[in-house]
Amino acid sequence: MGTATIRDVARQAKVSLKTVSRVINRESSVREETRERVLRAIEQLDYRPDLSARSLRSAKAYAIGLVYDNPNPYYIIAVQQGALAACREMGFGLQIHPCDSRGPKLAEELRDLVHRSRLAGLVLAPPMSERMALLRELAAYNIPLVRVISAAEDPHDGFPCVFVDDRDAAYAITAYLIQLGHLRIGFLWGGKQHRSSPERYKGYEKALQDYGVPMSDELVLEGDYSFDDGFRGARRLLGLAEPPTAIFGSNDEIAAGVLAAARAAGLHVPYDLSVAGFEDSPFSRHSWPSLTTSRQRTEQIAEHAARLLIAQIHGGDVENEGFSPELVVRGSTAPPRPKA
Amino acid sequence: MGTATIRDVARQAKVSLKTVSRVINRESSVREETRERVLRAIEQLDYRPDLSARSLRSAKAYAIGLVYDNPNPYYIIAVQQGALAACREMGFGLQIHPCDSRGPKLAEELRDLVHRSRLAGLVLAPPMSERMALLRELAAYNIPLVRVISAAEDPHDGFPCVFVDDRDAAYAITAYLIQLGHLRIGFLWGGKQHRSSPERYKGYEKALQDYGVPMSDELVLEGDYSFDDGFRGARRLLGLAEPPTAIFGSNDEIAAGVLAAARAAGLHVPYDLSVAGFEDSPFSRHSWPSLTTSRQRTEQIAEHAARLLIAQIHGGDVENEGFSPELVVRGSTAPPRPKA
DNA sequence: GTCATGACTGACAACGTTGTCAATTTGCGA
DNA sequence: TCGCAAATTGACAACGTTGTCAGTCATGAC
Repeated sequence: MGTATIRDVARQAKVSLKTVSRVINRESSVREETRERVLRAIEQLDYRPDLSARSLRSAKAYAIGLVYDNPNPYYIIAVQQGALAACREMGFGLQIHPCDSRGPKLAEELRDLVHRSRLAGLVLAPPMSERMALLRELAAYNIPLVRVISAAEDPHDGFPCVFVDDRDAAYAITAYLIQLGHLRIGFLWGGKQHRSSPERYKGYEKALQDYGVPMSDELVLEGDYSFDDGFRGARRLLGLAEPPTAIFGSNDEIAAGVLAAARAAGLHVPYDLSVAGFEDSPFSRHSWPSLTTSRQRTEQIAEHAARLLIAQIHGGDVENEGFSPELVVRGSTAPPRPKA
Repeated sequence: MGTATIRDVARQAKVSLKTVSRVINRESSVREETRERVLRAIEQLDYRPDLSARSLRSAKAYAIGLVYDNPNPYYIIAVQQGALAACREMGFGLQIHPCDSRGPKLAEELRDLVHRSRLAGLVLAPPMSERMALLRELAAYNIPLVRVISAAEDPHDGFPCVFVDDRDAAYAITAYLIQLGHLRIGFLWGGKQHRSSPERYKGYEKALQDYGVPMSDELVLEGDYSFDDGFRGARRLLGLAEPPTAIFGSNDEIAAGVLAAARAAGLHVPYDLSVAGFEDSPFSRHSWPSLTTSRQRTEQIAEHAARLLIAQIHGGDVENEGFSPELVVRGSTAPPRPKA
């Protein structure tokens, strides 16, 4: 039993190897009757083409790589699911490759990966997707790639991408807080090495300007997309002489840290303090109160990126595409308590 | 440029293809001097063996599959990281395969996966790892596998495994709650289709018996390892005429739901209600208060499973091995408030 | 009836590697 | 120095697939 090969199919269908190959690859110029006979034989023998042999022989490869360095499991799982969906549909395999974005020889590492595993190309998640030097090196190695990046618009920098308008989304969240009546809104930065981080800050800044809300340096703190940074940052903000009435964390984990700090300080969210996150991870639904946040559609974005990559490999014309996050209002935000 | 092949190396080192192959595969009987010459050539040309060609030619494969159906991102990411660590060390690739554990043709699906991608074997996470029918089918297909399962001891059922003593760990948590002074301890089940679930219940039950704490059916509710089940279950338990003073959720997500329900009911954790989880996911550290739980060492378990699988493929003798979780005490548990 | 045309099919080589087996070299005792 | 086993090396086929190119077969125009 074991595993039928194309040879067995050919024998069973009484045709040549090549004809079977043609049927499998949907090439034209196979008579309908022959095609059916071959398909029947494939069915009977439960034949599946061997991906190794296939990619060895044809220049083409039948798997792509997914490269990331991101400590957020919710984000990664969503990206994997999306990429896998696209791969399954197109008959591709997916090779995951978590890595260190600061590794000195990342380009070589990725080239070896592509070469050894015969990958057709790479999907790069942030922050790898934002390091131009890396992108140029990979391009020099002729490795097809598609990036997921944070940008308000198509960057037109020659590298295909799926871009997410973090700035606009952060603007929406900030504007929403302002409309609730908040005038002192704290902002906790995400990681410096992620482009999404300054983008989100810019959205925050612009909303304050547009609505004429005074900016204040003491309300803005750096961090690194982590729970602990959210906790520490919130503690500092809440210790100010004039503390904020709302805090906008650059992602849900930071916001979770803010929630914890607020509780530790005996504050009641949302009445004493409004908290907003960013990402719509399951965490934002499961925290108490649940988090007002920005829905990213990570899974669709990743699926689209993988699809784009495969299309590019097939030689199709590739159009960059943008996704707009969407404001999700939950229980962690409310109008500020009127001053006693 | 592109990619050097073994042929280029052979030419450069002035030896035959086969000799290069021998050096790469660390076979004996290559003269030291020759070996060095070949290694130098490999270095100069930056040669990497092509995994497709390699696994096509040799019966052996150079990648393993990781099969799971688990909605918990923290768990999955930890499993992936562990398996990847083992794979990288042994020069293997890792193919991830999320799937539907209730799919009717799972065995065929996995066989196709193994065949098409030329996998050397599979690591099965729960609940797939616990379905004997599936295991037997895969064995009939001659697919090497290693399971991660919940069991107090080596099951000796013929399938290699890494087993985790959930029962003992649940016993430890329950005993700890009893020692704090709790006499009415609620228990929220995990998913029926996971073996870990009854195991955890048995640990809970045994501790109550050993300490002579009366059992009460109304304190035990079914669920499915989800936040929502924790929330609903806790609401029901707290609505009892004589509510529990502590609730043990079968995993951290359930416990998070309990925390939310307690807060919604105006209860102060841990003083009005103690809550314990299971798993030590990052969530248990980030919730407020942080969760008393049981540390699973998921990453090491997965790494060990992958290592076991690779050893098995290499024909080594394989010993099943057990891991004992460890009690982690955090802020969500305290002695019950004395009755007024 | 012949011939050109186009649709369809098949023989064979090749992808980059390892297994088999035979050839060559080396080392060592006599 | 010779002979023989052991160590080392190489030639060649094979893994399962697809690309190239040549061959066969109907079809329709003359």
